[in-house]
Amino acid sequence: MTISPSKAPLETASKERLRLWLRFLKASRSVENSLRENLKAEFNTTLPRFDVLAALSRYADGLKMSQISGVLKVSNGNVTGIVDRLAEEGLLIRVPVPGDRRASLVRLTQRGQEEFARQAAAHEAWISDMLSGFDAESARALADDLQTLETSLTARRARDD
Amino acid sequence: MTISPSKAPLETASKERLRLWLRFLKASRSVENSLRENLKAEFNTTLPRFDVLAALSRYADGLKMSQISGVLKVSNGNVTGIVDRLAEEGLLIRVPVPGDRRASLVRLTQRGQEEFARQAAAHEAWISDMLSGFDAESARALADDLQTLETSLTARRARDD
DNA sequence: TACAAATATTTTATACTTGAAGTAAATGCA
DNA sequence: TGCATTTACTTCAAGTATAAAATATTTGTA
Repeated sequence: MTISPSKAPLETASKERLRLWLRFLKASRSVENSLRENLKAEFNTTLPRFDVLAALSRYADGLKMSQISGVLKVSNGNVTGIVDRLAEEGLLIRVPVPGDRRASLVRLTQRGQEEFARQAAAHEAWISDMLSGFDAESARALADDLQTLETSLTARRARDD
Repeated sequence: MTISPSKAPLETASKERLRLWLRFLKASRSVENSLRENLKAEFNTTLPRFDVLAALSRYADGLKMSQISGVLKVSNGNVTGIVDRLAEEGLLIRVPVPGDRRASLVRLTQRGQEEFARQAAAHEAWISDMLSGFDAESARALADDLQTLETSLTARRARDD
């Protein structure tokens, strides 16, 4: 006889992968829903807005609209509305790009930087709390597994183009 | 000297968990975007519609509206519109619940069952292809890790209620 | 039996999302 | 230079998402 797994027997690879994806989705939704609630309650904002601020916070020189949608992997038209609203509130500004009147750079304002700093600190604490079942080492290990997944996905994309 | 990790040194648990979440989100979005595209191209449908059919397919007796939103972890009002559209297309029906005129059971029609069977088969194949970087065993292992996450989240929820 | 509270769902307002169409500007090349 | 193509962005239509208010019905209990 061969070595058998601890609990249920392994299904086909296809079934195990499907199960993995369903678990994945469930966990992802749980965390996202929780973040959404917290952002609403503590900062009266939303996840998409937070994501845009987060992207901009990594680029002091600003990002063009298409770069924002590229980084966040959301559609172009989507970003317009979110940036519009954040601009109205004074958290960011659109700066004309010299030499290209089609484009503009989106940059955090001082207020935007300060507001995002507060949100980011809270965000990290929430995540750490939610993922408290993982110590530093196992978090790293799982993150590495997910890197494998990313690599697999990227390879597949390249193949299909 | 102590044993050091293969690549970068471990950050604080908080940072490692944040990194894990960001990887998680990225992978999740990649897979979701790919599924969305495929569902549109092959079946002219969307992920939310697929999810509703999938939930119903596991309950031959049907589910109440609130049970669907419970299973899918989406809001109540959301399900109304999706079910409306699927009903118009004849993929499901609302059946009155005898003895409770507020509620209705939503059930797949024959056509709905057949249509979902085709979609589910394709869906499993897409997932299996996307996650081909994992063999049955490592898929199972990662799924088990995610179970840990679920448990951690559930415990946290219980604590905060 | 009355009737307050709870339950099931829909409706509403607002925001997010995509893909496609539209507008304006920049680029490539005959 | 002239003009088709590409690029950057916005607008639009339809669908998805939430939370909160509204509606209808059932349940608990005095």
